[in-house]
Amino acid sequence: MSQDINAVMNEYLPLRDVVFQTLRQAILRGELEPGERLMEIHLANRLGVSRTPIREAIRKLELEGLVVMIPRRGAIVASITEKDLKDVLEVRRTLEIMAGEMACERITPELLEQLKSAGEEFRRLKDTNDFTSLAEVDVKFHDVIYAATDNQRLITILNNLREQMYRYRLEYLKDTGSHERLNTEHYEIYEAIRKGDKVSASAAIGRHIDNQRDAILAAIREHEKEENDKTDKNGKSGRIKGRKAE
Amino acid sequence: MSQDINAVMNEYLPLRDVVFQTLRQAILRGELEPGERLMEIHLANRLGVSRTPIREAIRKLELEGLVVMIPRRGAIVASITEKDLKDVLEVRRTLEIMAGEMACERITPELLEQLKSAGEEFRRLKDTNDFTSLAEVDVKFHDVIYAATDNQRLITILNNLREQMYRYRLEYLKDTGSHERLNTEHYEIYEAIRKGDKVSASAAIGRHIDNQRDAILAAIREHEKEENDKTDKNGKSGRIKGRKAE
DNA sequence: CCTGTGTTTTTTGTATACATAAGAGTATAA
DNA sequence: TTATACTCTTATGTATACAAAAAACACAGG
Repeated sequence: MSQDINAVMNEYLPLRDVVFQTLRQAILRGELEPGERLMEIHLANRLGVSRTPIREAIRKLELEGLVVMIPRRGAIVASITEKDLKDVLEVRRTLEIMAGEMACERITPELLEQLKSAGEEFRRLKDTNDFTSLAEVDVKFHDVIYAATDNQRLITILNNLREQMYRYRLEYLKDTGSHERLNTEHYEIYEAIRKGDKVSASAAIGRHIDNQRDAILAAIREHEKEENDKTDKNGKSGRIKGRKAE
Repeated sequence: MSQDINAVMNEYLPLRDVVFQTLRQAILRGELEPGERLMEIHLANRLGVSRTPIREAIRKLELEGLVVMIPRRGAIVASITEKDLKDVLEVRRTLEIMAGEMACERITPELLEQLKSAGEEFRRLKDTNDFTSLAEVDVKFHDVIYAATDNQRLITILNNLREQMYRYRLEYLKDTGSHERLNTEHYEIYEAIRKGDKVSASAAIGRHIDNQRDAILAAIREHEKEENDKTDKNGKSGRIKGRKAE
Protein backbone atom coordinates (compact mmCIF):
# COMPACT_ATOMS: atom_id res chain seq x y z
CA MET A 1 0.00 0.00 0.00
CA SER A 2 1.00 3.59 -0.49
CA GLN A 3 1.49 3.91 3.22
CA ASP A 4 4.41 1.54 2.90
CA ILE A 5 5.95 3.47 0.09
CA ASN A 6 5.70 6.52 2.21
CA ALA A 7 7.31 4.66 5.06
CA VAL A 8 10.16 3.68 2.81
CA MET A 9 10.50 7.23 1.60
CA ASN A 10 10.70 8.52 5.15
CA GLU A 11 12.89 5.64 6.14
CA TYR A 12 15.96 7.81 5.90
CA LEU A 13 17.19 8.83 9.31
CA PRO A 14 20.55 10.49 9.82
CA LEU A 15 22.84 8.43 12.00
CA ARG A 16 22.89 11.24 14.52
CA ASP A 17 19.17 10.78 15.09
CA VAL A 18 19.50 7.03 15.45
CA VAL A 19 22.25 7.58 17.98
CA PHE A 20 20.23 10.26 19.75
CA GLN A 21 17.22 8.03 20.18
CA THR A 22 19.35 5.09 21.21
CA LEU A 23 21.21 7.00 23.89
CA ARG A 24 18.05 8.72 25.03
CA GLN A 25 16.26 5.43 25.52
CA ALA A 26 19.25 3.98 27.30
CA ILE A 27 19.33 6.87 29.74
CA LEU A 28 15.58 6.95 30.38
CA ARG A 29 15.47 3.22 30.89
CA GLY A 30 18.34 3.39 33.32
CA GLU A 31 20.70 1.32 31.18
CA LEU A 32 23.06 4.23 31.42
CA GLU A 33 23.22 5.26 35.02
CA PRO A 34 23.43 8.77 36.41
CA GLY A 35 27.03 9.86 36.65
CA GLU A 36 28.20 7.46 33.99
CA ARG A 37 30.51 8.96 31.41
CA LEU A 38 29.57 9.00 27.76
CA MET A 39 32.86 8.48 25.97
CA GLU A 40 32.72 9.23 22.30
CA ILE A 41 35.16 6.70 20.94
CA HIS A 42 33.70 4.00 23.09
CA LEU A 43 30.13 4.74 22.00
CA ALA A 44 31.26 5.11 18.39
CA ASN A 45 32.82 1.66 18.40
CA ARG A 46 29.87 0.17 20.19
CA LEU A 47 27.35 1.60 17.75
CA GLY A 48 29.57 1.13 14.73
CA VAL A 49 29.69 4.76 13.65
CA SER A 50 32.22 7.56 13.84
CA ARG A 51 32.46 10.15 16.55
CA THR A 52 30.65 12.79 14.55
CA PRO A 53 27.08 11.45 14.90
CA ILE A 54 27.79 10.61 18.52
CA ARG A 55 28.83 14.13 19.28
CA GLU A 56 25.82 15.63 17.56
CA ALA A 57 23.50 13.33 19.48
CA ILE A 58 25.17 14.37 22.71
CA ARG A 59 24.54 18.02 21.89
CA LYS A 60 20.84 17.28 21.80
CA LEU A 61 20.92 15.26 24.99
CA GLU A 62 22.76 18.17 26.54
CA LEU A 63 20.04 20.65 25.66
CA GLU A 64 17.41 18.25 26.87
CA GLY A 65 19.16 18.06 30.21
CA LEU A 66 19.69 14.31 30.08
CA VAL A 67 23.45 14.70 30.10
CA VAL A 68 25.67 17.30 31.69
CA MET A 69 28.81 18.55 30.02
CA ILE A 70 32.02 18.87 31.95
CA PRO A 71 34.42 21.15 30.11
CA ARG A 72 37.16 19.24 28.34
CA ARG A 73 35.97 16.14 30.09
CA GLY A 74 32.93 15.17 28.09
CA ALA A 75 29.39 14.24 28.95
CA ILE A 76 28.00 12.36 31.91
CA VAL A 77 24.47 11.13 32.42
CA ALA A 78 22.65 13.75 34.46
CA SER A 79 21.65 12.69 37.90
CA ILE A 80 18.29 13.71 39.18
CA THR A 81 18.16 14.94 42.72
CA GLU A 82 15.03 14.73 44.76
CA LYS A 83 14.73 18.49 44.50
CA ASP A 84 14.84 18.22 40.70
CA LEU A 85 12.05 15.70 40.75
CA LYS A 86 9.95 17.78 43.07
CA ASP A 87 10.42 20.76 40.78
CA VAL A 88 9.48 18.74 37.73
CA LEU A 89 6.41 17.35 39.43
CA GLU A 90 5.35 20.75 40.64
CA VAL A 91 5.39 22.13 37.11
CA ARG A 92 3.88 18.99 35.70
CA ARG A 93 1.01 19.15 38.17
CA THR A 94 0.12 22.62 37.01
CA LEU A 95 0.33 21.73 33.34
CA GLU A 96 -1.55 18.46 33.68
CA ILE A 97 -4.36 20.35 35.35
CA MET A 98 -4.23 22.95 32.61
CA ALA A 99 -4.42 20.20 30.02
CA GLY A 100 -7.35 18.58 31.78
CA GLU A 101 -9.27 21.83 31.93
CA MET A 102 -8.60 22.51 28.28
CA ALA A 103 -9.68 18.98 27.45
CA CYS A 104 -13.00 19.66 29.16
CA GLU A 105 -13.66 22.37 26.63
CA ARG A 106 -12.03 21.04 23.52
CA ILE A 107 -12.12 17.26 23.53
CA THR A 108 -13.67 15.62 20.48
CA PRO A 109 -16.00 12.61 20.60
CA GLU A 110 -13.32 10.39 19.04
CA LEU A 111 -10.73 11.36 21.63
CA LEU A 112 -13.26 10.92 24.39
CA GLU A 113 -13.84 7.42 23.11
CA GLN A 114 -10.10 6.75 23.12
CA LEU A 115 -9.87 8.06 26.65
CA LYS A 116 -12.57 5.64 27.69
CA SER A 117 -10.81 2.69 26.05
CA ALA A 118 -7.50 3.58 27.64
CA GLY A 119 -9.17 3.71 31.01
CA GLU A 120 -10.86 0.38 30.44
CA GLU A 121 -7.68 -1.25 29.28
CA PHE A 122 -5.88 -0.05 32.35
CA ARG A 123 -8.65 -1.59 34.41
CA ARG A 124 -8.26 -4.90 32.60
CA LEU A 125 -4.51 -4.95 33.14
CA LYS A 126 -4.39 -3.64 36.67
CA ASP A 127 -4.47 -7.03 38.34
CA THR A 128 -1.88 -8.63 36.07
CA ASN A 129 1.85 -8.38 36.43
CA ASP A 130 2.39 -6.92 32.99
CA PHE A 131 3.91 -3.67 34.24
CA THR A 132 5.25 -2.64 30.87
CA SER A 133 1.83 -2.74 29.23
CA LEU A 134 0.35 -1.05 32.24
CA ALA A 135 2.84 1.80 31.89
CA GLU A 136 2.05 2.07 28.20
CA VAL A 137 -1.66 2.30 28.80
CA ASP A 138 -1.13 4.90 31.47
CA VAL A 139 0.90 6.92 28.98
CA LYS A 140 -1.83 6.47 26.40
CA PHE A 141 -4.45 7.78 28.78
CA HIS A 142 -2.57 10.97 29.38
CA ASP A 143 -1.60 11.29 25.74
CA VAL A 144 -5.25 11.44 24.79
CA ILE A 145 -5.85 14.27 27.23
CA TYR A 146 -2.82 16.09 25.87
CA ALA A 147 -4.02 15.65 22.32
CA ALA A 148 -7.38 17.10 23.28
CA THR A 149 -5.75 20.40 24.26
CA ASP A 150 -4.87 21.13 20.65
CA ASN A 151 -1.80 22.95 21.96
CA GLN A 152 1.37 21.49 20.49
CA ARG A 153 3.68 23.45 22.73
CA LEU A 154 1.92 22.19 25.83
CA ILE A 155 2.10 18.64 24.53
CA THR A 156 5.82 18.89 23.90
CA ILE A 157 6.55 20.28 27.34
CA LEU A 158 4.34 17.73 29.10
CA ASN A 159 5.94 14.86 27.22
CA ASN A 160 9.34 16.11 28.20
CA LEU A 161 8.40 16.49 31.86
CA ARG A 162 6.90 13.05 31.91
CA GLU A 163 9.98 11.53 30.38
CA GLN A 164 12.14 13.02 33.07
CA MET A 165 10.70 10.45 35.45
CA TYR A 166 10.51 7.61 33.04
CA ARG A 167 13.35 5.96 34.89
CA TYR A 168 11.20 5.64 37.98
CA ARG A 169 7.93 4.74 36.41
CA LEU A 170 8.32 1.00 36.23
CA GLU A 171 9.74 1.12 39.70
CA TYR A 172 6.65 2.58 41.27
CA LEU A 173 4.14 0.73 39.10
CA LYS A 174 5.45 -2.43 40.72
CA ASP A 175 3.69 -1.29 43.85
CA THR A 176 0.57 -3.22 42.92
CA GLY A 177 -1.30 -1.84 45.89
CA SER A 178 -1.69 1.48 44.11
CA HIS A 179 -3.25 0.05 40.96
CA GLU A 180 -6.77 0.13 42.26
CA ARG A 181 -6.41 3.75 43.25
CA LEU A 182 -4.91 4.66 39.88
CA ASN A 183 -7.85 2.99 38.22
CA THR A 184 -10.32 4.98 40.29
CA GLU A 185 -8.49 8.20 39.55
CA HIS A 186 -8.57 7.49 35.84
CA TYR A 187 -12.27 6.97 36.02
CA GLU A 188 -12.82 10.20 37.91
CA ILE A 189 -10.76 12.09 35.40
CA TYR A 190 -12.59 10.53 32.49
CA GLU A 191 -15.97 11.32 33.97
CA ALA A 192 -15.05 14.91 34.72
CA ILE A 193 -13.79 15.49 31.19
CA ARG A 194 -16.81 13.79 29.69
CA LYS A 195 -19.09 16.12 31.61
CA GLY A 196 -16.88 19.08 30.82
CA ASP A 197 -16.59 19.71 34.54
CA LYS A 198 -13.36 21.66 34.85
CA VAL A 199 -13.45 21.92 38.62
CA SER A 200 -13.75 18.17 39.12
CA ALA A 201 -11.21 17.44 36.40
CA SER A 202 -8.74 19.81 37.99
CA ALA A 203 -9.25 18.26 41.41
CA ALA A 204 -9.00 14.69 40.15
CA ILE A 205 -5.86 15.32 38.14
CA GLY A 206 -4.31 17.16 41.05
CA ARG A 207 -4.91 14.17 43.30
CA HIS A 208 -3.64 11.84 40.60
CA ILE A 209 -0.33 13.65 40.27
CA ASP A 210 0.04 14.07 44.00
CA ASN A 211 -0.31 10.35 44.47
CA GLN A 212 2.11 9.66 41.67
CA ARG A 213 4.49 12.09 43.25
CA ASP A 214 4.38 10.37 46.60
CA ALA A 215 4.80 6.97 45.00
CA ILE A 216 7.77 8.08 42.92
CA LEU A 217 9.50 9.78 45.81
CA ALA A 218 8.97 6.70 47.93
CA ALA A 219 10.36 4.50 45.16
CA ILE A 220 13.40 6.71 44.84
CA ARG A 221 14.12 6.70 48.54
CA GLU A 222 13.76 2.95 48.56
CA HIS A 223 16.06 2.69 45.57
CA GLU A 224 18.68 4.92 47.13
CA LYS A 225 18.57 3.02 50.36
CA GLU A 226 19.25 -0.21 48.49
CA GLU A 227 22.13 1.39 46.64
CA ASN A 228 23.68 2.53 49.86
CA ASP A 229 23.28 -0.87 51.47
CA LYS A 230 24.92 -2.49 48.48
CA THR A 231 27.94 -0.19 48.40
CA ASP A 232 28.26 -0.30 52.16
CA LYS A 233 28.55 -4.06 52.25
CA ASN A 234 31.01 -4.82 49.49
CA GLY A 235 33.33 -1.97 48.68
CA LYS A 236 33.89 -3.14 45.13
CA SER A 237 30.36 -2.31 44.06
CA GLY A 238 29.27 -4.59 41.26
CA ARG A 239 29.66 -2.12 38.45
CA ILE A 240 32.25 0.47 37.59
CA LYS A 241 29.75 2.65 35.85
CA GLY A 242 27.68 3.19 38.96
CA ARG A 243 30.04 5.91 40.13
CA LYS A 244 28.40 9.23 40.88
CA ALA A 245 30.04 12.24 39.33
CA GLU A 246 31.00 15.43 41.08
CA MET B 1 39.40 41.34 42.24
CA SER B 2 38.73 37.68 42.76
CA GLN B 3 35.56 38.02 40.77
CA ASP B 4 37.71 38.69 37.72
CA ILE B 5 39.89 35.69 38.33
CA ASN B 6 36.81 33.61 38.50
CA ALA B 7 35.61 35.16 35.29
CA VAL B 8 38.87 34.29 33.63
CA MET B 9 38.68 30.77 34.94
CA ASN B 10 35.21 30.33 33.50
CA GLU B 11 36.20 32.18 30.37
CA TYR B 12 36.59 28.92 28.48
CA LEU B 13 33.66 28.32 26.24
CA PRO B 14 33.71 25.72 23.50
CA LEU B 15 33.32 27.24 20.08
CA ARG B 16 30.12 25.31 19.62
CA ASP B 17 28.58 27.23 22.50
CA VAL B 18 29.74 30.55 21.17
CA VAL B 19 28.24 29.67 17.81
CA PHE B 20 25.07 28.42 19.46
CA GLN B 21 24.54 31.64 21.37
CA THR B 22 25.41 33.73 18.36
CA LEU B 23 22.98 32.00 16.05
CA ARG B 24 20.35 31.88 18.74
CA GLN B 25 20.54 35.62 19.30
CA ALA B 26 20.48 36.24 15.58
CA ILE B 27 17.32 34.22 15.18
CA LEU B 28 15.54 35.66 18.20
CA ARG B 29 16.42 39.20 17.17
CA GLY B 30 15.17 38.58 13.68
CA GLU B 31 18.56 39.05 12.03
CA LEU B 32 18.04 35.62 10.57
CA GLU B 33 14.58 35.51 9.13
CA PRO B 34 12.14 32.63 9.22
CA GLY B 35 12.68 30.36 6.25
CA GLU B 36 16.26 31.46 5.78
CA ARG B 37 18.72 28.65 5.21
CA LEU B 38 21.59 28.09 7.59
CA MET B 39 24.42 26.91 5.40
CA GLU B 40 27.28 25.41 7.28
CA ILE B 41 30.20 26.44 5.13
CA HIS B 42 28.84 29.94 4.82
CA LEU B 43 28.36 30.32 8.56
CA ALA B 44 31.72 28.70 9.21
CA ASN B 45 33.49 31.24 7.02
CA ARG B 46 31.50 34.09 8.46
CA LEU B 47 32.29 33.14 12.04
CA GLY B 48 35.83 32.02 11.30
CA VAL B 49 35.47 28.44 12.51
CA SER B 50 35.12 25.04 10.92
CA ARG B 51 31.87 23.29 10.14
CA THR B 52 32.07 21.09 13.22
CA PRO B 53 31.07 23.66 15.85
CA ILE B 54 28.46 25.06 13.49
CA ARG B 55 26.85 21.68 13.08
CA GLU B 56 26.83 21.03 16.81
CA ALA B 57 25.24 24.39 17.46
CA ILE B 58 22.58 23.64 14.87
CA ARG B 59 21.76 20.39 16.64
CA LYS B 60 20.92 22.39 19.74
CA LEU B 61 18.88 24.94 17.83
CA GLU B 62 17.07 22.02 16.25
CA LEU B 63 16.06 20.58 19.60
CA GLU B 64 15.03 24.00 20.81
CA GLY B 65 12.76 24.33 17.81
CA LEU B 66 14.41 27.47 16.50
CA VAL B 67 15.46 25.74 13.29
CA VAL B 68 13.87 22.98 11.30
CA MET B 69 15.89 20.31 9.56
CA ILE B 70 15.14 19.31 6.01
CA PRO B 71 16.74 15.94 5.25
CA ARG B 72 19.89 16.23 3.17
CA ARG B 73 19.08 19.88 2.69
CA GLY B 74 20.15 21.39 5.97
CA ALA B 75 18.58 23.72 8.49
CA ILE B 76 16.23 26.64 8.01
CA VAL B 77 15.08 29.14 10.57
CA ALA B 78 11.74 27.98 11.94
CA SER B 79 8.83 30.19 11.18
CA ILE B 80 6.36 30.91 13.93
CA THR B 81 2.74 30.78 12.97
CA GLU B 82 0.13 32.72 14.85
CA LYS B 83 -1.13 29.43 16.21
CA ASP B 84 2.32 28.66 17.58
CA LEU B 85 2.41 31.97 19.36
CA LYS B 86 -1.05 31.53 20.79
CA ASP B 87 -0.02 28.10 22.08
CA VAL B 88 3.12 29.49 23.65
CA LEU B 89 1.24 32.34 25.27
CA GLU B 90 -1.42 30.02 26.59
CA VAL B 91 1.18 27.88 28.36
CA ARG B 92 3.13 30.91 29.44
CA ARG B 93 0.05 32.47 30.99
CA THR B 94 -0.52 29.43 33.15
CA LEU B 95 3.09 29.19 34.23
CA GLU B 96 3.48 32.91 34.90
CA ILE B 97 0.45 32.72 37.17
CA MET B 98 1.92 29.66 38.83
CA ALA B 99 5.18 31.52 39.36
CA GLY B 100 3.36 34.52 40.78
CA GLU B 101 1.42 32.41 43.24
CA MET B 102 4.57 30.62 44.32
CA ALA B 103 6.31 33.94 44.71
CA CYS B 104 3.56 35.04 47.10
CA GLU B 105 4.55 32.23 49.40
CA ARG B 106 8.27 32.00 48.92
CA ILE B 107 9.66 35.42 48.03
CA THR B 108 12.49 36.67 50.21
CA PRO B 109 12.83 40.28 51.43
CA GLU B 110 15.83 40.82 49.15
CA LEU B 111 13.98 39.64 46.07
CA LEU B 112 10.96 41.71 47.04
CA GLU B 113 13.25 44.71 47.18
CA GLN B 114 14.60 43.89 43.72
CA LEU B 115 11.08 43.54 42.41
CA LYS B 116 10.27 46.96 43.73
CA SER B 117 13.34 48.52 42.10
CA ALA B 118 12.62 46.87 38.79
CA GLY B 119 9.09 48.26 38.90
CA GLU B 120 10.35 51.70 39.75
CA GLU B 121 12.95 51.64 37.03
CA PHE B 122 10.33 50.68 34.49
CA ARG B 123 8.28 53.63 35.67
CA ARG B 124 11.25 55.95 35.23
CA LEU B 125 11.92 54.70 31.70
CA LYS B 126 8.35 54.38 30.51
CA ASP B 127 8.16 57.88 29.01
CA THR B 128 11.52 57.72 27.26
CA ASN B 129 12.21 56.17 23.90
CA ASP B 130 14.82 53.77 25.22
CA PHE B 131 12.96 50.65 24.20
CA THR B 132 15.92 48.37 24.68
CA SER B 133 16.39 49.33 28.31
CA LEU B 134 12.66 49.16 28.81
CA ALA B 135 12.63 45.60 27.51
CA GLU B 136 15.53 44.71 29.78
CA VAL B 137 13.82 46.09 32.86
CA ASP B 138 10.65 44.25 31.97
CA VAL B 139 12.68 41.04 31.73
CA LYS B 140 14.30 41.82 35.05
CA PHE B 141 10.92 42.28 36.72
CA HIS B 142 9.76 38.87 35.64
CA ASP B 143 13.11 37.28 36.37
CA VAL B 144 12.82 38.30 39.99
CA ILE B 145 9.43 36.63 40.23
CA TYR B 146 10.83 33.51 38.61
CA ALA B 147 13.75 33.46 41.02
CA ALA B 148 11.36 33.67 43.93
CA THR B 149 9.73 30.38 42.94
CA ASP B 150 12.88 28.45 43.83
CA ASN B 151 11.97 26.01 41.06
CA GLN B 152 14.76 25.73 38.52
CA ARG B 153 12.74 23.68 36.08
CA LEU B 154 9.97 26.26 36.03
CA ILE B 155 12.51 29.02 35.52
CA THR B 156 14.08 27.23 32.56
CA ILE B 157 10.76 26.61 30.87
CA LEU B 158 9.52 30.14 31.44
CA ASN B 159 12.72 31.62 30.06
CA ASN B 160 12.40 29.47 27.01
CA LEU B 161 8.78 30.41 26.42
CA ARG B 162 9.57 34.06 26.86
CA GLU B 163 12.40 33.86 24.40
CA GLN B 164 10.13 32.38 21.79
CA MET B 165 8.56 35.80 21.41
CA TYR B 166 11.67 37.80 21.84
CA ARG B 167 11.53 38.61 18.15
CA TYR B 168 8.33 40.55 18.71
CA ARG B 169 9.07 42.20 21.98
CA LEU B 170 10.79 45.31 20.74
CA GLU B 171 8.11 45.54 18.11
CA TYR B 172 5.27 45.84 20.55
CA LEU B 173 7.11 47.88 23.15
CA LYS B 174 7.28 50.60 20.53
CA ASP B 175 3.59 51.04 21.09
CA THR B 176 4.20 53.73 23.71
CA GLY B 177 0.52 53.96 24.47
CA SER B 178 0.71 50.71 26.39
CA HIS B 179 3.56 51.76 28.69
CA GLU B 180 1.33 53.39 31.26
CA ARG B 181 -0.80 50.28 31.46
CA LEU B 182 2.25 48.04 31.77
CA ASN B 183 3.46 50.21 34.60
CA THR B 184 0.16 49.92 36.42
CA GLU B 185 0.13 46.19 35.95
CA HIS B 186 3.63 45.89 37.36
CA TYR B 187 2.56 47.80 40.41
CA GLU B 188 -0.48 45.63 40.94
CA ILE B 189 1.63 42.51 40.67
CA TYR B 190 4.22 43.85 43.05
CA GLU B 191 1.61 44.82 45.61
CA ALA B 192 -0.13 41.45 45.41
CA ILE B 193 3.12 39.56 45.90
CA ARG B 194 4.18 41.85 48.73
CA LYS B 195 0.94 41.13 50.52
CA GLY B 196 1.17 37.45 49.68
CA ASP B 197 -2.24 37.72 48.06
CA LYS B 198 -2.29 34.84 45.60
CA VAL B 199 -5.71 35.60 44.20
CA SER B 200 -4.83 39.16 43.30
CA ALA B 201 -1.42 38.17 42.00
CA SER B 202 -2.95 35.54 39.79
CA ALA B 203 -5.52 37.97 38.43
CA ALA B 204 -3.00 40.73 37.83
CA ILE B 205 -0.52 38.48 36.06
CA GLY B 206 -3.31 36.99 33.97
CA ARG B 207 -4.34 40.46 32.81
CA HIS B 208 -0.71 41.35 32.21
CA ILE B 209 -0.11 38.40 29.91
CA ASP B 210 -3.44 38.82 28.17
CA ASN B 211 -2.56 42.39 27.32
CA GLN B 212 0.87 41.35 26.15
CA ARG B 213 -0.72 38.70 24.06
CA ASP B 214 -3.05 41.11 22.35
CA ALA B 215 -0.23 43.57 21.75
CA ILE B 216 2.05 40.93 20.28
CA LEU B 217 -0.60 39.47 18.02
CA ALA B 218 -1.46 42.96 16.82
CA ALA B 219 2.21 43.65 16.16
CA ILE B 220 2.55 40.45 14.19
CA ARG B 221 -0.48 41.11 12.06
CA GLU B 222 0.81 44.59 11.38
CA HIS B 223 4.21 43.16 10.53
CA GLU B 224 2.79 40.55 8.21
CA LYS B 225 0.63 43.08 6.46
CA GLU B 226 3.70 45.18 5.75
CA GLU B 227 5.54 42.16 4.44
CA ASN B 228 2.73 41.33 2.09
CA ASP B 229 2.49 44.91 0.84
CA LYS B 230 6.20 44.89 0.16
CA THR B 231 6.26 41.64 -1.79
CA ASP B 232 3.05 42.50 -3.61
CA LYS B 233 4.43 45.74 -4.97
CA ASN B 234 7.83 44.72 -6.29
CA GLY B 235 8.09 41.07 -7.22
CA LYS B 236 11.83 41.00 -6.65
CA SER B 237 11.50 41.45 -2.91
CA GLY B 238 14.48 43.30 -1.53
CA ARG B 239 16.14 40.33 0.05
CA ILE B 240 16.80 36.81 -1.09
CA LYS B 241 16.75 35.49 2.39
CA GLY B 242 13.18 36.53 3.05
CA ARG B 243 11.88 33.50 1.21
CA LYS B 244 9.53 31.33 3.19
CA ALA B 245 10.28 27.64 3.17
CA GLU B 246 7.87 24.85 2.41
C1' DC C 1 54.58 5.47 53.60
C1' DC C 2 53.55 9.51 51.67
C1' DT C 3 54.46 13.35 48.39
C1' DG C 4 55.63 15.86 44.57
C1' DT C 5 57.15 15.85 39.70
C1' DG C 6 57.86 14.45 35.05
C1' DT C 7 56.01 11.36 31.45
C1' DT C 8 52.57 8.72 28.99
C1' DT C 9 47.89 7.82 27.72
C1' DT C 10 43.41 8.94 26.99
C1' DT C 11 39.91 11.91 25.48
C1' DT C 12 38.10 15.92 24.06
C1' DG C 13 37.71 19.98 20.72
C1' DT C 14 38.31 21.45 16.21
C1' DA C 15 39.58 21.05 11.46
C1' DT C 16 39.67 18.72 7.23
C1' DA C 17 38.68 15.03 3.75
C1' DC C 18 35.69 12.30 1.03
C1' DA C 19 31.36 10.31 -0.77
C1' DT C 20 26.81 11.23 -2.17
C1' DA C 21 22.36 13.44 -2.73
C1' DA C 22 19.88 17.41 -4.33
C1' DG C 23 19.54 21.31 -7.42
C1' DA C 24 20.93 24.31 -11.15
C1' DG C 25 22.12 24.84 -15.49
C1' DT C 26 22.63 23.34 -20.43
C1' DA C 27 22.22 21.32 -24.59
C1' DT C 28 19.39 18.56 -27.50
C1' DA C 29 15.20 16.82 -29.54
C1' DA C 30 10.34 17.05 -30.45
C1' DT D 1 8.86 26.81 -27.01
C1' DT D 2 8.76 22.96 -23.92
C1' DA D 3 10.38 18.69 -22.20
C1' DT D 4 14.12 15.67 -21.11
C1' DA D 5 18.44 13.80 -20.25
C1' DC D 6 22.99 14.87 -18.82
C1' DT D 7 26.50 17.29 -16.59
C1' DC D 8 28.26 20.22 -13.04
C1' DT D 9 28.01 22.51 -8.76
C1' DT D 10 26.96 22.92 -4.14
C1' DA D 11 25.96 21.36 0.46
C1' DT D 12 25.17 17.84 3.51
C1' DG D 13 26.43 13.51 6.13
C1' DT D 14 29.99 10.88 7.89
C1' DA D 15 34.69 9.64 8.74
C1' DT D 16 39.25 10.73 9.91
C1' DA D 17 43.30 13.61 11.40
C1' DC D 18 45.61 16.50 14.54
C1' DA D 19 46.48 19.51 18.61
C1' DA D 20 45.96 20.25 23.33
C1' DA D 21 44.16 19.44 27.91
C1' DA D 22 43.33 16.32 31.64
C1' DA D 23 44.00 12.12 33.99
C1' DA D 24 46.77 8.19 35.08
C1' DC D 25 51.02 6.48 36.05
C1' DA D 26 55.65 5.79 37.45
C1' DC D 27 59.40 7.16 39.94
C1' DA D 28 62.55 9.73 42.81
C1' DG D 29 63.00 12.03 47.23
C1' DG D 30 61.60 13.10 51.83
